[in-house]
Amino acid sequence: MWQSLIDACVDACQVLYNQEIKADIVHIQKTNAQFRQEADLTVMVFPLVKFSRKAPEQTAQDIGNYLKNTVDYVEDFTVVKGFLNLKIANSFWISFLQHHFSDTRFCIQEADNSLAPIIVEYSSPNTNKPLHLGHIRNNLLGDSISRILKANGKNVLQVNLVNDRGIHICKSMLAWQKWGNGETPESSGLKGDKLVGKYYVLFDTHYKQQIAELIGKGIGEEDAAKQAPLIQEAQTMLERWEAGDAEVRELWKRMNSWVYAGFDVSYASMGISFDKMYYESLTYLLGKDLVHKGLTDDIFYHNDDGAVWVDLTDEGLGEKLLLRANGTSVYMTQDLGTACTRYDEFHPERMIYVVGNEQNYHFDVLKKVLKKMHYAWADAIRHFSYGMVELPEGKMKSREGTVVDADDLIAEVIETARQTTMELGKLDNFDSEEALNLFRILGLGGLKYFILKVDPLKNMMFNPKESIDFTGNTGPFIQYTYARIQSLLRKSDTEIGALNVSSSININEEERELLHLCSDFDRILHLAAEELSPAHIANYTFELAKQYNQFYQRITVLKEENQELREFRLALSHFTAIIIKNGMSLLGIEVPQRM
RNA sequence: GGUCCCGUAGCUCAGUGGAUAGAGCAACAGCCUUCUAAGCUGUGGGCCAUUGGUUCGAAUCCAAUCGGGAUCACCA
Repeated sequence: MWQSLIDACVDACQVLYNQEIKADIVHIQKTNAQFRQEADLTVMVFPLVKFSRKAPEQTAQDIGNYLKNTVDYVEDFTVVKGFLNLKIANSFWISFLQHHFSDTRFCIQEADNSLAPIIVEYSSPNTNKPLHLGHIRNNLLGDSISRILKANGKNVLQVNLVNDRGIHICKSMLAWQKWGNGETPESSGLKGDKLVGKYYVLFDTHYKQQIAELIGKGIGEEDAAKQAPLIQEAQTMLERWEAGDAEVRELWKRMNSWVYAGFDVSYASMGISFDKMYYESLTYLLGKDLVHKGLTDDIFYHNDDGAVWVDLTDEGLGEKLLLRANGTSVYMTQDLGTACTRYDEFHPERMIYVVGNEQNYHFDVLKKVLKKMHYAWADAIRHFSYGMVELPEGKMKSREGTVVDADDLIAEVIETARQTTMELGKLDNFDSEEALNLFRILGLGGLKYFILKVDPLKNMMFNPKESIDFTGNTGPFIQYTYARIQSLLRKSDTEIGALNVSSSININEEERELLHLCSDFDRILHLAAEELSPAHIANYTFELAKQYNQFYQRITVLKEENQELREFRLALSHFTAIIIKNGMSLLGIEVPQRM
């Protein structure tokens, strides 16, 4: 509708003023609330004044008349200053509802898997500690943008690059060797990732003690950190790992397998999954050849000690190490390698990396280096840079125990959902399995919505108390609206397919507003994909639910005696429910039939 | 110090070139013998960090300043 109106305005300028104008100077927006009773859409005439060579009011009158006479769904118009307010005909809204109300996939496209894929990498956990709140934001964003892109017809490949090797992993391994007494998840009843995380913390505790002792002996802080026996042992262990030492590799495999079992549980509880897993232990050597090639092509250079560097001072990024003097890889080496490998394997349209904004510099460098190496596809790399999650007490620090554990948080929101539901006495006729499922749906819905409704780019404040609030702008509010509609439909005792939407209905303000919002879903879905922002979907879905509740509160559906009106309102309710369900699904949130 | 991001109601956040800047929470006042009150209605609450510029029009674009954060590792 918007596009055809824009075209009509372009035509109007041609016919009325004999002026050729570009479509993008025609600006149309939803009419402001204060004029809402008389209009639906507003055309901004200021940009057109220089073509009409008339006053804004006169221009608006001209174009208004033209639109009213030539566009069948423009019923009437009013002019307020330079704003041309258009009233959309009843028949348009009714026809819109007639065409779509039973379409359970309204605006949702099927993913076209013949297209070049969009690779979305997210999660990327370390295998030395459990997932925390920061990972939750990462996972939810990665999962949701994947869903949004698919709903826009894209072929999406969801991948996870697990950071399963390195000094941090050796720290847990070493601590377990020293103080673990053979403890296993089975023997201790601890979840695998929690068990390994415990030893990571234990390492750090002992390590700090050693540093303190060394400093007490008059050694400088920096030297103490390097000389502490524990860190040196860990370094040795890493070298043995890289050399393929059987004993170290065996321990590494064993402890990682515990972590993976733990992660599987966490991912499953969040409803997160991947099409393909990458492991750093298998990819960290990639990229060395690339660096050597860049060296022979004179794009990179050797330092005095033999390390390889790239000079990006022209790009304002300084100099960056690509390969250590001893020939081992650094983070950048590996990322160059995996990017290249992925490109060769999939020839993707885009490679999206869901990684926190603390790595902006890294990804700037990655792209610049690939460009320097003349890989045209460097532009296909998008760093989806999201903001940090902060707590009311300040930043999360794993070593200070101020992290919010992912499993604990999920358990907590589900428990809160249980308590709230019980207090409200909402569990009539629920069997225990159905009740547990409801608590899960509500708790997770609250958590996911709370995180996804915020613009990904921005840092967000995570207040545990607010995240489990179930009123207002929350997931459960939207879920409640859905359940309410389902209840209405159940009680109506009519088949959706049998509903007949009459063309002769006179729709009221609430219905018009609701239909207008429904028609906007298409635009929001495209916008969310373009900007990779689940927040647009979240905010839209909330608006829609809120509008439905107004409608519900003011207008009777089942008790409406006029059958045409009753069927119209049922169809509208059903249609709204479809969009709510699909919108929530794009956020990875389920909706309950009852609550 | 260089680079990048952010600054909107007491709090958490929308709005990114259009009309008198919105929502939720919190506070206060109403609405359930009536389709689910996890809801709805109303009241109060703002120098859109500051200053200048561009524009018919700026919270939105540009510049500077002030606050907050990130980053600038032979860590990943």
